[in-house]
Amino acid sequence: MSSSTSPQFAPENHQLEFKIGYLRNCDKIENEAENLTPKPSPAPCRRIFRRPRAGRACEMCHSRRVRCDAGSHGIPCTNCEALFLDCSIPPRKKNSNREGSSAGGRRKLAISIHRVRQPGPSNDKEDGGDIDEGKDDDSWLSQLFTSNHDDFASLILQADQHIKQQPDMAYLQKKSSLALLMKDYYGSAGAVHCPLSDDAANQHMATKINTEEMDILKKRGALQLPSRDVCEELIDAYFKWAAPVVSIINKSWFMQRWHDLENQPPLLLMQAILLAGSRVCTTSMLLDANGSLIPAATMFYKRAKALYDADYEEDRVIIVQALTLLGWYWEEPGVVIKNVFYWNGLAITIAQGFGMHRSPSGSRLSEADKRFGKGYGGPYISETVYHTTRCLLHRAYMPSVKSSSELHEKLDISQHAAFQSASPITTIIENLIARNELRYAPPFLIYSLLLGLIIHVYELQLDSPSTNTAAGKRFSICMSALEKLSDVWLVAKMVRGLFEAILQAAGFGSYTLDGTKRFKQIGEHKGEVWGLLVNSVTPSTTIMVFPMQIPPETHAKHQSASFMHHEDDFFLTDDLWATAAVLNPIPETVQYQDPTFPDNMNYIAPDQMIYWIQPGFQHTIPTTLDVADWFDYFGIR
DNA sequence: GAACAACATCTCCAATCAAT
DNA sequence: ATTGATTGGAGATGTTGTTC
Repeated sequence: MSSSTSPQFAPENHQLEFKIGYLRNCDKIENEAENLTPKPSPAPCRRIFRRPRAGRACEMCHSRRVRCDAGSHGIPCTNCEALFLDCSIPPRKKNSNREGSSAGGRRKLAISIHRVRQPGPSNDKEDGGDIDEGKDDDSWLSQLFTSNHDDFASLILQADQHIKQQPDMAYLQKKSSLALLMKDYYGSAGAVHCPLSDDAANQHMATKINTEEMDILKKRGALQLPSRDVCEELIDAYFKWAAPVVSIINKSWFMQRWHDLENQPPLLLMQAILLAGSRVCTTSMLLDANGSLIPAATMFYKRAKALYDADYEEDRVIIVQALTLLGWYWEEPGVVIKNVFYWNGLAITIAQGFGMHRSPSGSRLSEADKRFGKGYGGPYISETVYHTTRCLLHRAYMPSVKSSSELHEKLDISQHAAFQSASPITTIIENLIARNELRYAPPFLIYSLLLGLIIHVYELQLDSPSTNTAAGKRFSICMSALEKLSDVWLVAKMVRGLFEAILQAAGFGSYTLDGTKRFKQIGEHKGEVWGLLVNSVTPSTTIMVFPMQIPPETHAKHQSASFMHHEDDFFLTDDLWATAAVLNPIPETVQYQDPTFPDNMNYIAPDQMIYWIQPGFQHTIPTTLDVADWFDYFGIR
């Protein structure tokens, strides 16, 4: 209405609200007009259009006195969402003082706070009686501050005794008001975590597991474990190969529980460890008919996931540990979202919610939990992760391969940080191959390989034939690693297939995997690139890599590629790096879906999709491992 | 118990101020 | 001049006590 219609108001259906408000007010005016004689001066017109107010405003909107859409939009409201604020709706106060003046509660609150800040005799008219009358509103604040400090301290200390008896704790932000109070009365230690009362701890009935869910878990085999011999082998393999990379479980604690038959380790953690162990062990007991360990890993993954989904485990530390290990599964075709990044992200979120990312020095967590928190800070801190991250960050600012050679010379691409990091990644891979330890590497390594290969292809495209020998060698090493990993990780096989196709189409079709390089420069690429791909990449193969949207022109290219049976085939995901392989069982299928429920889903037709294009940022890494996108990315056309 | 009045509590409009 | 934050206060809504 006026220019002060502030951006803080943005409910999605405010126009509707506006109309309703307008109609309501019109009715009101009409009724008044019918019942009363016309008044010479109607109400100010601005009030006519006042919208109906929301049921409740959140704390922040209330304090800022701005419109809140928590009721229609949900928590967080639009304002809090925009400002990254904690959004919560305070409980409604009861009418406490019906004898008070019409000045209202706000005035009383001001008085109350004034008294808190300036204790002592007051000349206020409401002196005395008001404080006693205010039973549950502002007076609690006054009482809190005016009561005996020793009593309050003893309350806090009693709470602390409670902590030691039961493990339910809440994480407090270091600078939160409650943490400051805890600090004041307890000292420096203990300001980070505080206990939940029995009541609070027992109120999670919604997540309590019931017999029905237990039956489901039983049917899924989630409560079963292999023989102790097999378990022992997998546990040994886990602590030998996986634990050094993801040091999140105290081995002595775990082994003590493992040998204590009366008090076995938590089941969720057991299944997760068996999953991780099955990826890095070589036992013949879990091999399937084809000599693969993947089915066994799938079984442990599904069991652990079922336990997690059913809220079987209540200990958050155990949950975080198990979720981190669930990332050791990265296989199942069709499962696009729940990959290593999903599970690790979930674990990090829960860990942060519990304050594990903070210094544990001020915590009253047990020493073991503190150690865990400390360990969790650096599960993937290794050289590979550093270079992978560096590679990823700097690659985004590299010009397109198709850019002019002048631009490349000007920017001195060869000295680019992404190039400098791709080399060490490959060296690490080479060492792992030499030590025959590649198969024990975490799945993250596949992502490292992907990034390394991207840069190596870049090098091959840019460098002169004399210098691309080294790049070719590095490429061969990465491809060799992918080939070795293909036996363990299906996704490695998919990535390898993709880069083989890219290499062929780019004109670097002949190479060996022994690192001795025999690249044959075919020269300028000519002919139909797509034709090269028919035999090398399954047309119905798509692998998710990034959440970026596909520009329309890329999509158009999809449609022009006549051989592509899956020309409409693309996916969007909210996941950061969704990467699981998607194998379309039938080439004509529009999109992957569970064949058990073929008619269960409706997908938006590609031509109805809305694209969000970021101008000037056309050379983003492709969303999928779809060869067409990647050819475009590398400028192979 | 229903209807009503009184008033406590609340939302949020819009004027004002401060920063850019 | 524009934009965003702050805040006085109008008016809507909820709660409680009273009357019938």
